[in-house]
Amino acid sequence: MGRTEVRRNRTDRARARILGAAERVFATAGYAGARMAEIAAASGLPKANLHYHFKTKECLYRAVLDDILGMWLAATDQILPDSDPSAALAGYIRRKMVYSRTRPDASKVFANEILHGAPQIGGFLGAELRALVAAKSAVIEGWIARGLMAPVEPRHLFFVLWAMTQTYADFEVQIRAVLGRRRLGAQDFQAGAMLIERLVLLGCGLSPAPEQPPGRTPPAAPDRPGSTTPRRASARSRR
Amino acid sequence: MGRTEVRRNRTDRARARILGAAERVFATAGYAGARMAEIAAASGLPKANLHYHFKTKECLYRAVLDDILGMWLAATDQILPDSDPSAALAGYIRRKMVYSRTRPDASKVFANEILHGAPQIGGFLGAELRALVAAKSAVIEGWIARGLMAPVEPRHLFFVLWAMTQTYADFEVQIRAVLGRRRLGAQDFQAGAMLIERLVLLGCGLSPAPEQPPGRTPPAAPDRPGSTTPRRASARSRR
DNA sequence: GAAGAGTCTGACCATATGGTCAAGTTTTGT
DNA sequence: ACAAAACTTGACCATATGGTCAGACTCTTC
Repeated sequence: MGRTEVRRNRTDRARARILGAAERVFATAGYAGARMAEIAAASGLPKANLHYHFKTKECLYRAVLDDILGMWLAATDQILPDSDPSAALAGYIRRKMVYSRTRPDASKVFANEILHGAPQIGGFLGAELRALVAAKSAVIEGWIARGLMAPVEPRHLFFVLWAMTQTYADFEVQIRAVLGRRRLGAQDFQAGAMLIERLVLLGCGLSPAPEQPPGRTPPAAPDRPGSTTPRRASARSRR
Repeated sequence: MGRTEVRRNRTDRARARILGAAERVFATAGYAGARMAEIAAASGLPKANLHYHFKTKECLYRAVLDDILGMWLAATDQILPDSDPSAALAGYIRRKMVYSRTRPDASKVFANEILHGAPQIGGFLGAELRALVAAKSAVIEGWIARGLMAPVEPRHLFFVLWAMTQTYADFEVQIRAVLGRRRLGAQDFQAGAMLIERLVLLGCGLSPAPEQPPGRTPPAAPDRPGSTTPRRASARSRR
């Protein structure tokens, strides 16, 4: 081991620290709104240090994005020709919901990037993502051809799946406001996931999903409306 | 007529020009990324003029947002206790899709605002929107109680409806990239709308939608573009 | 233990950007 | 017709922000 190992660890630790802070700041402020000074503060390092590890703000931003894209692609793993459509789709939905719950900042950074025309990852969208969707769409068309599910346009199915699951991360503030929650809880994601599963499976002519991890949740108990404190709702302005 | 009329027209024309340009710029750059100089250029007016009509960048931004919120609220008009659930939901979806196609910039500005924590319209979300959703949710719960549709959590139904329809405006770049289109066409929105209708109606235990305007269109081609002019909701702010 | 590469940091710039202002031009009121 | 109000505009600031740099500190190697 020795030198390289240790040195890489030191550098890597710093870089990870920075990337984490950057993801948080980019998520809440967007690329243009994020300040290097704020990222520096959030990571507990002096600003000049950021510029040592990442030449420019744009480089740092790209690094954050690259960290995110992998997960994006991985989520479709279970969509394979021999999978059971019902289980595969339900699994995909659950995975996406877990992702929205555990990595909301990543989702937001991604959303922000696309919302503003994907200036950085336009290439990724047109190449890797497009290819992935083409492949997975072929799988779904195979299922349809074999009569395993109703005919739906697979690509649009992905669009609305992404939209529904990611909205729980990206538009979290709106959902919180409407539900009157201080924070979204497991129950909220649970309720969302159940509805999405229902819409997708029934919409695809499938039966309501074979529970795959040994029966964890009772099929009822969505969530009670405005049970929690009536939220104060004045517009804070900051910007 | 005379004085007031003419004066208001001059000012209003300038303000409308500015608001239009601002919506475009805010949509593609976000609040922080938008430059007053760019908005000025896009509206064909000198920068100082913007500051005459809207004191600050934030005021201008709020004015753009206010212009948008009205439409948001109006879209649920047809969801009434005595409506046919199937027609009402299908109509809502179509209206939202038309909105995504005809006013994508408005949708993007709204999305951006929420994505970044709704610093300006947090109040709107917690008050007007929350109340509206509560009311419309009650309507849906009424339908459910009367056995007109399957039991689904109405609030989450709205969340995913918004997500699915607005994704065609907000994430347009991604959809274009995956579909390999230079621009999204009527066909694409058509395909999306059909899928969303299918998922929602079947998911709610409803039959695939009674066409509502008297047999105007063969079962394909439901959408008509800007049916009524999307009215400018007033509420100019200046401050 | 000294050389040297790698890592860290405070102090310092250049510039871009939101905002101002005073002097013009048009429109309105009488 | 003429003054006052409403509107327009080029030139001008103050400041915030991304980025730089020279020197300090730390670790590895011989």
